[in-house]
Amino acid sequence: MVRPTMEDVAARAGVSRALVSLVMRNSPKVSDTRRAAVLRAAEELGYQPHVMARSLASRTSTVLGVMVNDLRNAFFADVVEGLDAAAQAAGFDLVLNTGGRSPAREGNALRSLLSFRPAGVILLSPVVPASAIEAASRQCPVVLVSRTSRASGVDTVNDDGEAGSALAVDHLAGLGHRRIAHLDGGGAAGAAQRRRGFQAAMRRHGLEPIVVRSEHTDTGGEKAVRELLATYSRDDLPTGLVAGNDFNAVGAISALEEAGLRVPEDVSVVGYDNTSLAALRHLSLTTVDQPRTEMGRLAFEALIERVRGDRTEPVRHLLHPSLVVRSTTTEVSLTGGSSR
Amino acid sequence: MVRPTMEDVAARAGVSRALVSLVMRNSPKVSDTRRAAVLRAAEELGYQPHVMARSLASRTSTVLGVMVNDLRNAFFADVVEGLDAAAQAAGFDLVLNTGGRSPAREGNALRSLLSFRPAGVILLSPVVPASAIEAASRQCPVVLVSRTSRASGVDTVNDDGEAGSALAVDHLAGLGHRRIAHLDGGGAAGAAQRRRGFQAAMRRHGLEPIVVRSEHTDTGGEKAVRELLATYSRDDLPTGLVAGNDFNAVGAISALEEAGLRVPEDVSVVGYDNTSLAALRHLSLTTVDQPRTEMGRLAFEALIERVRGDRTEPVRHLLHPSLVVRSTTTEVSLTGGSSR
DNA sequence: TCTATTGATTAGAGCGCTCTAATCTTGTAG
DNA sequence: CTACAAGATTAGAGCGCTCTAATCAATAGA
Repeated sequence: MVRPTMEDVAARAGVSRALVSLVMRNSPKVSDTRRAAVLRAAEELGYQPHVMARSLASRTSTVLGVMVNDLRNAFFADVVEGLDAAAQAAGFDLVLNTGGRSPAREGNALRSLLSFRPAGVILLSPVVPASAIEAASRQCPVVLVSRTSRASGVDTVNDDGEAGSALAVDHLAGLGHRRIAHLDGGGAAGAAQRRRGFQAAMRRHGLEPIVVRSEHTDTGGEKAVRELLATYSRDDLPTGLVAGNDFNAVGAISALEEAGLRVPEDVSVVGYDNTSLAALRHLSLTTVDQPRTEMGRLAFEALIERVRGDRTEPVRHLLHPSLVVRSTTTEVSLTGGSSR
Repeated sequence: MVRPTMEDVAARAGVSRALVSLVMRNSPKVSDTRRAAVLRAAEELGYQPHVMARSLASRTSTVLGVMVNDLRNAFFADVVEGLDAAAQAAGFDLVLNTGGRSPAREGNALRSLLSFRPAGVILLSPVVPASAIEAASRQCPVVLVSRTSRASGVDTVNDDGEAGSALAVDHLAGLGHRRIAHLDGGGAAGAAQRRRGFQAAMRRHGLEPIVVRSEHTDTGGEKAVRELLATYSRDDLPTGLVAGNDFNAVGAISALEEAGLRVPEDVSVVGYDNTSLAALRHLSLTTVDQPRTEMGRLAFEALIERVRGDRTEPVRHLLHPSLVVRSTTTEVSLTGGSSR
């Protein structure tokens, strides 16, 4: 378990430790002969530079701290994948943490990341107070994903939830729907934006926005639809539904079918997030897709720009979602009492 | 961005660096007066020990290298969550990597992890050659999740895929099913075990195992069912299906319903993995659940035992799955031509 | 009063590397 | 043949910490 050091390589190659160091950082100012000798010695010993020692000596870090709100959430997993790909390509390593969705635990997790003296820190939808984020940004560049900030040392990468809802509304309105309801995600991350986007888009189309309070779960979707069914007569029932997310949409569809309504013939449903669920042929859910991997990449790039000192102004990425049209939306039917 | 060092704290508290070091590691041999003074100084300066410097000086590491085959896979995300929880509780940090499902990239990722001189390395379903794993195990303890190994320096944590399939078969057989088919996952990780377990369990029940080649996707499930429908007459059609995984099961259900068969009245279907999909009320899929978070915890424990030197013998954890009975399985119907 | 003894504190070397400045080689021009 | 640049190599300090061994202070025992 004891690994060779630079000194060992130097001895075996018959050169100084400093020369080995130069070779390892592939400096151009090393003769080909020596370089080959050092490389051979390193190979034979199975030598690999010690990242931590290197980091300490050079006063630079190749570590990026990443705190994830919840890895189980496919959204974050995708962002981390994007992050990882970009980081690996640039020679950075990720130290990853979970905050357990509690501010206290996130505080510990963040502290833990900072104790690595990372080149920067990326927080995915953190729930820690803004003050903690600002404090962190005084130690190293910070990038927030799925959370906003006004701090000048903090960059942000968000998906445009308002635009996403608008996309859904535009799609349904374009199909002739006039009565469209939104199943609101309540306090879930991003839900407020989606609601605002829905309302604005509806007004833009000259339509009255209907908002039903729900949550980002399938049972929430069921309940919300039952509420709609109880509130509206069959003829007045919304013909289009913009769900808070895909799970919510699935629940809504269940409740609709249970009530004898067909999707999309009677009611069109749009989800949000484009999870693996939505792609299932069984469901084939029309949904809003955010460029998740891209968000990870952008978060990395923003960080690197700060690390390299290329930029000191904060950057606020707002990524445009796109609509994935599948089989749960269709033109409003004339028999369904659409235009009255 | 320049952070205080131990020296700064020592100066401010009017003590030596060594004393600060003792306080930071909360050694008992420090007087209460000094301890308080040091702690106050540290607090005021916002001092936090530098993990890398500490690691270098103490010749110990609190870093665990984790290589994930694919974070998008909820299975691995869950394992990592379990790992993270255990690691955080014990004061370890995770350096996380993705291998991109390619041996070459995994090799790089692994090398990258090892360059941290981690306390140990945990590989989730790696595809690198066994030789690479053994080489790694010569540098630090290695734990494999969802992959086996014969190397003595390597511990493994696996779910018992054979037992899982057996659970599904037992369940269906107990409900009176005699004709049961397995939709095989082909070359997917763990698929071979699930198939073997299915076959063995069927024979144990005195039943003839039917295996249809498929894959772990919903379209795969659809195709497999269509194949079954083409092969068997309505009366001879299997009444029970053990799918390769949940996605596969969903596809199978789609195809069955498309063919006018009801689930579970005409055909019972069991999934595998207990993904969020299966829990959806809309689907309510009976499925096999592995203790994923637990697997992460066990992987951590195995590693720590080696790190502490408590154990040198390899350990092979084989975790027992459990069956989650929901609504896609029921007693075989008499009208369906079950017993002829 | 002097010496153990115990507990608290500190000096200083060293972890494995990088980096600056100094030194050693060449090759070339005068 | 000397001088000097330019390139190649190395010595040595230092990154922020830990750890051993030494020092210091205070108390107790003789």
